[in-house]
Amino acid sequence: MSSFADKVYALCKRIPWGNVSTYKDIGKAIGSSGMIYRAVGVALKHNPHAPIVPCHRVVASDGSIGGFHGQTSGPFIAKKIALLKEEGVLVKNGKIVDFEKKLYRLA
DNA sequence: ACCATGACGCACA
DNA sequence: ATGTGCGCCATGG
Repeated sequence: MSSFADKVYALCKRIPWGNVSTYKDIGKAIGSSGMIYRAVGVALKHNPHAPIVPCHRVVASDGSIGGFHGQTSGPFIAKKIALLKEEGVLVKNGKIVDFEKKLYRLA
């Protein structure tokens, strides 16, 4: 995989159980320009390691779920929400409850 | 090598 | 508080 995407996946796996992270923080953790969260989204969208990489723990900076399985909404998103719920991360109206609290800062 | 797209983020109206 | 527009990076055709 491209170095960039590889780092993204590594960081995703590095997110602790019950915690979540944002594309922005991941980008910062990588150490690039800082506005690379765009590429981060693309990388996760490609997500070649679907179940191996806990991409469902990655959410938008405002606490929105963002997307899953290449879709911004749909049954897959519901599945993602359910997964997070099982990890103790409740999602209300598409937004994570106590988002800042459960947010894991890698950078 | 160039153009177009995207699971985002922030500024502005 | 809500809606719309623009900008950034990396990847794919």
